[in-house]
Amino acid sequence: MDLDLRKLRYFVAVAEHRHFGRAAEHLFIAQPVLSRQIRAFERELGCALLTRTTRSVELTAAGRQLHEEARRVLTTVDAAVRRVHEADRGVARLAVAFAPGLHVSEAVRAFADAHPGVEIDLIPLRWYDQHSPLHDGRAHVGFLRRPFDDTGLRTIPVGHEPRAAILPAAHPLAGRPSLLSADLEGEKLLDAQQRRAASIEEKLELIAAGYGIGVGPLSAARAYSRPDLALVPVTDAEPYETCLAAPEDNRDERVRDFLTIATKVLRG
Amino acid sequence: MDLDLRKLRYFVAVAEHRHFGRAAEHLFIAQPVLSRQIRAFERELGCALLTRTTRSVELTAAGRQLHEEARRVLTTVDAAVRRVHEADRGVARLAVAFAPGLHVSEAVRAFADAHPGVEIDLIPLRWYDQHSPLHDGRAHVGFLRRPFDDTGLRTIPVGHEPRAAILPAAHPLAGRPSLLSADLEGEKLLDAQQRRAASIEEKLELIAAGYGIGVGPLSAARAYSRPDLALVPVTDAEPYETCLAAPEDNRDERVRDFLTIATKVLRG
DNA sequence: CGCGATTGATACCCTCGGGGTATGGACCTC
DNA sequence: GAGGTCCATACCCCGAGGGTATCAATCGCG
Repeated sequence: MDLDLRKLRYFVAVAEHRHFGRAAEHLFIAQPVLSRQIRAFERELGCALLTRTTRSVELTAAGRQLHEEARRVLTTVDAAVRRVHEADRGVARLAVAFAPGLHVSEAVRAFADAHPGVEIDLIPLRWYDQHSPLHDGRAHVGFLRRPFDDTGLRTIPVGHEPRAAILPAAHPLAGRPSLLSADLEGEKLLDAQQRRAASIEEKLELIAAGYGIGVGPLSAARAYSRPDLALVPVTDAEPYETCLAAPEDNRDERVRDFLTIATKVLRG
Repeated sequence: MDLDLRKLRYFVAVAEHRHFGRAAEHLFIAQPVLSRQIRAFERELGCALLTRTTRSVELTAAGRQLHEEARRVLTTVDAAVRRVHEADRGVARLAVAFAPGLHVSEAVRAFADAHPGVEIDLIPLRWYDQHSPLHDGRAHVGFLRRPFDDTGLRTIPVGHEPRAAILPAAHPLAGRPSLLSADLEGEKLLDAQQRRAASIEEKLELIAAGYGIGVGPLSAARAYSRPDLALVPVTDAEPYETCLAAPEDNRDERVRDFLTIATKVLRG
């Protein structure tokens, strides 16, 4: 059931040489061993990867896919090992996630100045996936916009952001500098939460095509803006609250320091 | 040298149970085997992962890092295997990369309508990393903005995009609806290519802080826009050329069809 | 303080899988 | 059809992974 990385490297060699003999030579093993390992690999995966004749070796569809995946897998693994060694040598690391449209660079820079030894990973979040990277450990700390699932998270509110209507450029209200909620009465609102599978791009397409209008945080909407859409702030709508978040059981010094520094920077 | 995924899963079990006996039970192996495997793993990696006493098991810094990396590695591997199986069952896949600010959703939707069985992966590109995903196979096709390294790529020009000056909001030219190159005489230009390591966010910080101005494609600059920056089109500057690109040796039907459909959509 | 319980480490054995060499069998070239 | 090329098969060996039995260290408790 477990993918074997050695066999994966073997497969990559064969896929790239399209020749068992030369691939084996390149891997410093004997050719029959390679043949056997590749067969075993195909058996483990449950599908054929290569079509072999005595005169040629070609990739099947699954083989081509695996060849592409291999690159991703092997670079991921190598990066993982490298980061573990760094951690062992004392290099600290902090993964900061941020929602689209929110800017963390100033806070990150302030933190980096105070902690020159800490490597920062910036993780841009998607519209509908604000909480999972914090919950599953991909990020140590996040800069998010409510609402999101904050169970198990410690959150620190740092600001507010106005709502904006997202309209087709040809919409009668598109030219207005600002709107009131009442102006949007009777408009068809495409609910952001309606279909989580749908991408934000798709929703914007629908708006541009005239199927309805959207409402969202101004900065985030601007990050995805396009010439055929207009953004108009809705002045009397409840603003979005932005906040810093981290797992609440986290007593990591880096995280604590980042939260205090970022809170100062983002509120100031 | 090769990370062993079996040992990695073993390690994850111990890291999460903080207990060899229960972890072993959970893995359906005997406890002494687990102890030995973890020791071997530490020896292979060349660093300690756990601090054990007879009464407790704790993670070292390297161990905590590996625990985080493990999630990434294992999900990457599982996704890879799943996609290979899909490919084997005949599910085709097309990875479409696009530069920041360029919109592919319309073309992707047109292609998806014509090829309902093809799964589309959208790969957003970074400012300074436009070519590598096409060259290393992470993407089958790309929607890019010149200049980029097109060696080995077949490219199809599909449009042009005006240059825009990126100015601090307080800059005297910030209020103008458009500019001529001559207006920017004497301004300090922060060259986009100067430091590839520097993130675009950092460059925008520098501009906002008044260290100089930038010039970039209008749509891309807008995608990163912020309240303290102004974007003003430079009307007489050479526009950026946008084009579709794919490895030139690629005779894949999906890629060919995507290129023809996308060319039609993007030019129309 | 001494005894049992708990828990990770060690010792020792067995099996299986990855590595090797020798060789077969298919297919192309001439 | 003879020879060369190339992948597959047959067979052997050794080391790594798995198991059981047991030790050693620590904690709890009377």
